[in-house]
Amino acid sequence: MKISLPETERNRLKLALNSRNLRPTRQRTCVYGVILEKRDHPTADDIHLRVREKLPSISLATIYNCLDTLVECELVKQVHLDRAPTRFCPNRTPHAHFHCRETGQVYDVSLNDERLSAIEQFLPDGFTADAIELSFLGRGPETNTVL
Amino acid sequence: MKISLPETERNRLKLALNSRNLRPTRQRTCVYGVILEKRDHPTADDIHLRVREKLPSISLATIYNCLDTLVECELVKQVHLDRAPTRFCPNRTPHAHFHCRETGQVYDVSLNDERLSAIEQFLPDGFTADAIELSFLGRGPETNTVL
DNA sequence: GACTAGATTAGAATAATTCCATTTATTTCT
DNA sequence: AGAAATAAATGGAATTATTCTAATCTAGTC
Repeated sequence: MKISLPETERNRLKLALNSRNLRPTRQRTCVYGVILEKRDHPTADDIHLRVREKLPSISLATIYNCLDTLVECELVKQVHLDRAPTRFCPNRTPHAHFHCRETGQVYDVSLNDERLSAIEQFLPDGFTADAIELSFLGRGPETNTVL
Repeated sequence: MKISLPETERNRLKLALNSRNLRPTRQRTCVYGVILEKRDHPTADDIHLRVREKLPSISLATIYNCLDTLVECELVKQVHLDRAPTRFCPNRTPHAHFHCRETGQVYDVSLNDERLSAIEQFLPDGFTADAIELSFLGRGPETNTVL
């Protein structure tokens, strides 16, 4: 069975896992592949459906396990919006999320170093952050209809 | 039965509700009071427990209803951290949240206008945000033990 | 090729949130 | 004030997300 995952990505995965003494199993590889394929913000359930086309017997518990591993390896990010199921995102570069009220679409908003360090400076002395989650709720460009 | 809620706050609630044609019911008042009393970041369940001391028969569904109303009225904010139950926060001033990995504590990080508009400028043209959620994950000042 | 720690599995369990049909409370109208 | 109309609360069931568990499997090692 083919689990399409380009060499570069496969290597990135392998390295990240190895450095943590974790194994590049079929399931992990496949979950990672599926997330990279379609660059949206799927839920664990969405991912389960997609992965099952390739590994029909994979369980949702494994999807959660794999995702947790990928998050630990910093290959995937979690996105928490509203009271909705967690979404996952393969964009490893620092970025924020924009959630459109109208369409439900989630967009990435890129954050360069300058922006990141600006945000970090909001923290009072004594606090050190190793993760920043920034999200916007509003209306995206698609909703700008002429009134 | 006494539902302690200072005049100012009671008025704020009344005004906010009236302007939306909603009613200041006992339940809404009490939920709001309880959230203001202890300025932490309780879950719906926490709030349910606290409110029940005053209105013993109130149901969790009503707690959710009241909270949704308060959020709509912008008297309360929702906080979404990890894959954890939504927390609610009575701090109406713009602020971010810091979540300590060690203690689980949630701290408010204040955001003045300058900071807010700096963040808003991250958005590309065509996007307009009416809500911003920013949260940090890391270690708070309490965890700075001598090594 | 056997060993061993680490992963996966299915399904059950738990927990958060929503839904629904009924009852209760509040406002409005007379 | 009382009746009708509307809004909100209620309890419990339903749904959904996530975690747990115990048994089975597998990758990497010797």
